Amino acid sequence: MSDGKNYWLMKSEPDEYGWDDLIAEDEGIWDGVKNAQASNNMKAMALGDQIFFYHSRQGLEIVGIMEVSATAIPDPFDETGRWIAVKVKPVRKLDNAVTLKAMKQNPKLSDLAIIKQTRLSVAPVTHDQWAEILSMSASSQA
DNA sequence: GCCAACGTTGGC
DNA sequence: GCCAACGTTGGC
Repeated sequence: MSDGKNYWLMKSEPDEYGWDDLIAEDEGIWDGVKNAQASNNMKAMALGDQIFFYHSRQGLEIVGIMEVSATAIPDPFDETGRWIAVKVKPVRKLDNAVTLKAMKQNPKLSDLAIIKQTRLSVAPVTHDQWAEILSMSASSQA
């Protein structure tokens, strides 16, 4: 309906499935999400929506951008039929990964869902937050 | 329908 | 590896 894209952030432990794994596959399926809130966020995704790929547990940083290539498909590993998955394709790696630490220090990102609710693995990102994080990734911030 | 117990996630 | 936060489960 709306012509504007929506923005999201999804977490994965790089040990389990990291950015390099997505690159290797070229298209990845984002399954195994068994949390009502995260699942609802995935259901709200539209084709072409942009997603930050965040490495949790290890790295603790946004490493790249991907986009939705298939929406709300049944999770192939879920026997209950309750949960859905989406497919994603890599768009590009960020010039500089944006760390959780840096995001926490940025007052413009104080409302970021992953800061307020640590354990939410699929979270919406506002347009302003998206633009702010992109600008952080463009400036060298070691 | 409530709430204690338990399991999982993820930052530190 | 630890523990806090939070979701889910199950007994009542």
